[in-house]
Amino acid sequence: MYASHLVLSADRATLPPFDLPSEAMTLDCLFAHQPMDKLAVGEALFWEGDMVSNIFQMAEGCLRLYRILPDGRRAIMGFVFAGELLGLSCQGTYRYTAEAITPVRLRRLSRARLNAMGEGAEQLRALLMTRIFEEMSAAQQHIVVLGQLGAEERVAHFLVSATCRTGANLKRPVVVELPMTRQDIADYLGLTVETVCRVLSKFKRDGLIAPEGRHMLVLRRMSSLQDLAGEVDDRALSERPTAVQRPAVWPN
Amino acid sequence: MYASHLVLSADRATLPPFDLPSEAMTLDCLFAHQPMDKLAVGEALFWEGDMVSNIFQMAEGCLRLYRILPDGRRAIMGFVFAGELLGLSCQGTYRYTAEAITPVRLRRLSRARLNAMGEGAEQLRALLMTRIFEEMSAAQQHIVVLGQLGAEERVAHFLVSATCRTGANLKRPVVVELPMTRQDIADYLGLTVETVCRVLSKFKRDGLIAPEGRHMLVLRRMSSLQDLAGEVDDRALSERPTAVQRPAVWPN
DNA sequence: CGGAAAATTGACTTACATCAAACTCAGTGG
DNA sequence: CCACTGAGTTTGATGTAAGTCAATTTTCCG
Repeated sequence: MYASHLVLSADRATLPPFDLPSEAMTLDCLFAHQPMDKLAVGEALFWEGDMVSNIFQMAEGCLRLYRILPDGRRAIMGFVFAGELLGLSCQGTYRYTAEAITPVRLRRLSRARLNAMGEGAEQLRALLMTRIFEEMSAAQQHIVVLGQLGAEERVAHFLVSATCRTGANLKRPVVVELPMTRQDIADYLGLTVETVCRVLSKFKRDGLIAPEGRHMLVLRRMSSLQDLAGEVDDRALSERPTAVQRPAVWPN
Repeated sequence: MYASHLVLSADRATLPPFDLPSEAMTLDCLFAHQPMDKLAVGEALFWEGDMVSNIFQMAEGCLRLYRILPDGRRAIMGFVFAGELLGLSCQGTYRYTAEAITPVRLRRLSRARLNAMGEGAEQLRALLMTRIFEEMSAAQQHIVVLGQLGAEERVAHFLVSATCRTGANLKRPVVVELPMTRQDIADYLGLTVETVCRVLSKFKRDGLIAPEGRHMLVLRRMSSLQDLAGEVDDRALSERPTAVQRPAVWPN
């Protein structure tokens, strides 16, 4: 069960050899005995304005995080994939609604409980802080994408970063699953559906990607996409080695 | 010296009566005996990629935080004004360069020292976490602004939020100081200088603002600007009550 | 005062949005 | 099994907000 884990740890020569295993254990143990909740497609985990009282670990599925503006526009602030945490970097009330894109299974841990555990556990605290800083870093990256990049660059960036996060990036050819709709992608990238489609069509014509049904596509020329995207936050590549976490979450 | 402090504390009936005074003390005491550094205009406090080893409290002046993209575009991720903290939500290396827009005076506290102090001090820790969550919240707000708002809405949002942060918002008419250049504003809002100028000119024509030299302007119709801006994050209005902090930082 | 950087304004271009019309496809029910 | 349905997607024609290029004007500062 931990074979791939050990192999990966050995690969990552840059990390202190003892940290990764113990930290991964810590975080998983935290959630291991928590109740497993399920969400149907379209169901909300919480709404913008709800009091923050839990943090969540996604076991399976995909969530969208969004805010509706007074005039009805929808801003998607992010997506949450299997293996990731949610609700860490909020205090008071949630600043977005979290809604299931696919059927979701996740574990819930009350903040009160987390704080109680954190009191003495410096190591756990450090681990959670790291996650918070990663979220911050991702938000800042998103700011650069929205503020500075053109439509093609944005879509390319989205594809590359989604690929990295879902951890399917070791296979050739690289396949990425995009459970969200084109509208979701558009609202995430500050574009319209039509523009997202046109860009994807162009990428297809240019041989950068090959669609495999609506929600799956093959990245034929990852490097070209990366060039377009500009430097995807390197942290995204090193963070959350899913091969380490996933087996612990789904030991099936 | 603490007269305004006490008055304001009494005003804020929503907060637990004992927290604010003691927390304000805590944060100020933290920096009170730290060395005071100075930066000349254009001088960098740190560069993107530098190791994170300090956090800073701005005593006076204004910083811009930016990243340069491979092709030379500059993305300004934010500004730091007097009374605010910097470097809290980073780990490892800074993800942006911090550069003085005006002459700056600030206090520096090493992370090592901070961590040492934080070990037992739950209250201090909570205070810092709140600042981190506020930064996160501001980043998310910025994401919405860049992804969803048009040029006029962006500029309006910028003016309102700058006004709230610099705390000049109690006076009528409302005066706001904008020490940064138009180019800075443009790079922050994902627009061009020309567009920023045009929007400001339009606001002037429409009587929403009245320029008072390059770096100062009067907001004649705050409410119209707020309508344009959409809901400015309410947190921004309640955060960092400068009247509370400033007297402690500059007791002159 | 003189010179340079910043700001403003105008003319023109363009990337993306909007509007509109097919097309695809997963689900449903006969 | 297949036709029907409706949401999601794709493509095309056209509009427009913002970018680009270029020429002044203003402001700052030695």
